[in-house]
Amino acid sequence: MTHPDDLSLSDRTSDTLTAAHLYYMQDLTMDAIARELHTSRSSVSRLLSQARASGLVDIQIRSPLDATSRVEKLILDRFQVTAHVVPVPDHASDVDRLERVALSVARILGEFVDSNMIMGIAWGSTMNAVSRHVTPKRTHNAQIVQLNGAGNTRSTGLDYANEILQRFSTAFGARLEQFPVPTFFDDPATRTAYWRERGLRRLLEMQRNMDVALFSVGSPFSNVPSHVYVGGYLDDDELDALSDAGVVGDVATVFYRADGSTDGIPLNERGTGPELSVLRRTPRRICVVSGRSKVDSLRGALAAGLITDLFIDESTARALCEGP
Amino acid sequence: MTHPDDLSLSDRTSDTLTAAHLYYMQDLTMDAIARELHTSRSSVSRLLSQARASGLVDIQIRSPLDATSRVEKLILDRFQVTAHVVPVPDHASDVDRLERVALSVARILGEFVDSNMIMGIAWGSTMNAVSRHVTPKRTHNAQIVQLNGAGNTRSTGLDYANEILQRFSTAFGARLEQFPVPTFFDDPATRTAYWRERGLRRLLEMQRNMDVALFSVGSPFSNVPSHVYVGGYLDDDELDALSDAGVVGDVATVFYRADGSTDGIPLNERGTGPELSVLRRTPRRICVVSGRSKVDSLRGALAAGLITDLFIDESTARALCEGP
DNA sequence: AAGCGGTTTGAACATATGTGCAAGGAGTCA
DNA sequence: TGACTCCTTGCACATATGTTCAAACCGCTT
Repeated sequence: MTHPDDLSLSDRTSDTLTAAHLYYMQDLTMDAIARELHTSRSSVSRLLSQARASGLVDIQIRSPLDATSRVEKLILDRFQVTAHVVPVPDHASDVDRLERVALSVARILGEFVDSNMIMGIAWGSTMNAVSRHVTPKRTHNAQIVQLNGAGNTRSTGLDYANEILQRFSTAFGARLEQFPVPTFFDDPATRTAYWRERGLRRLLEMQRNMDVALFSVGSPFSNVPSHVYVGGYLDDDELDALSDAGVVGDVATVFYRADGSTDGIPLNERGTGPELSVLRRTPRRICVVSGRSKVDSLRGALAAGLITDLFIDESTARALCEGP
Repeated sequence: MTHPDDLSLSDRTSDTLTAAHLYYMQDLTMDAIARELHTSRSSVSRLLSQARASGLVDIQIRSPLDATSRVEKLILDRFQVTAHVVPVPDHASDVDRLERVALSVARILGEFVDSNMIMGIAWGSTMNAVSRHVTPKRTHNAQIVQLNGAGNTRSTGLDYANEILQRFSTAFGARLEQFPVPTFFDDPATRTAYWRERGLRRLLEMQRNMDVALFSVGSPFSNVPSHVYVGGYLDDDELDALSDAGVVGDVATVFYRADGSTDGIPLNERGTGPELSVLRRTPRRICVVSGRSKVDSLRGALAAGLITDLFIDESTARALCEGP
């Protein structure tokens, strides 16, 4: 009595789709769906998981505009930045905090991504966490470009950064433009020379044309320093130099002071991150921050005008507002 | 140790929002959410239900374009209409069928509605079912206009139609323009006269400027006749006249033949539904159909070019395609 | 303050959903 | 063909979620 397949297609994807319809649009129980699909309840449960994980089912939360939290309004007023405050209980550990903010961002990121876009992405603990959860969204002709080099003296960084970017790339079906250089050159001249290479010029050109940039802020002199400060990318002398120059943080390994200035910070001459002016011309600049220890660095980034959209955990957001 | 409310707003709506975030964006269990919100698990369950019912949480299913079902493609090819086939098992009753299609439409309707729109809506069993499930979406300055009068000789129809339209109106926060006339006038001249009234002209003008029309098709001579054919709106003579004229169905009580023509059908001179030309100039014309008995009527509506988007249950869709 | 509808709450129960695991099936290779 | 791996399936159990119901609460009135 079942129907020929010429009219009802019956492969895996289509079952997933049907299950999603029945579950989310018609409120059937998994049990009922199992019967309609001639399979077991467990399988339906798995189909639905897959439907969610693969972005086939898209769950959004639309806060009525009049219900944006007070903190979000405050941040908009003071910094002209759209804040997305992620609720995290105050007693949560920094690891929890990061994980939960990352998960939220991963779920919503699709909103910012579309076909034909160029997306610049940095790397680090935060981007890593986001990448591990990002929900796929099918796009055409999208392009991801790595914002800064990832090699270090122990040369383990390449894989790390690459895995991260790769995850985004497959999630969005975007081409990936890697940046196969060390994070910092030893000699500024090498960088100058290298930047003249055709391949590199193409990449830098791409960065100048980004539609979206995704990054976190690094915070060097806190009790929880960021990946780049402990991963063997910088030696003690270099750290001292940063400290002397009054650096409070970095975005994609470009360092800045509390007031957002970058002039006369020697390490920037050798770094591979995008000039802040390049970042600033990007229409959408999404920054993900979690943990109070990043507040000072975040302030610097805000002062530098690097951010248009800020994802931040609740208590860090509060700390940001309560500050001087 | 809790925080003052000056930064974390704490009323009901905000709890709902937070719960939704924690559940849908951060994958916490309701139990964990209950702890963060200092309430019981049951309450969280209720908060989340409300979040879904109130459209705060928006669940969409995005079929990859290459996975549209064969039937949907077929319908697009043959009728130039975007079909949304609702999976319903073949053995389902007509009531089930209707209910499930209606639920699906109700969930997705928000997609078609936006601020500043004028929405024309018909009434009948199908619209009733949809209205009872429609998920709210906040809009500004939207306007709903009733497509056809609802009074009948027993004069019970007014309330019926009104309830339906009212539900849509509150769900979208739209102003409601009712159509306080009988479904059919006894004398065409009365209609002509009435249509010249200022209030009516405003309403008819609104219909001419609709952005979206939402309706089903009526099917008079099937074993499951539509509301208007059994609700006391038409007497036997009138039904005979329709039959004689070769009528196969109606949209908003405007009758048509199998080829989509309407000329020389006397009842149309006295009816209050919009001329089909008015319907046809509406950019988006959403038709909801369930049950095989509506196939012939649906064919007529398609022939008349009344539909741009068709929501239809699976086996009716198949019947539509298999036809002559 | 006591009394009264109407609403909200959480504990207890009833269902529904997620997952480890062993069995079965499909593909590959010798 | 048989031995092997890898993947999928459904059962049984562990969790998570939905719902009922009596108690607590709230806003009014007397």
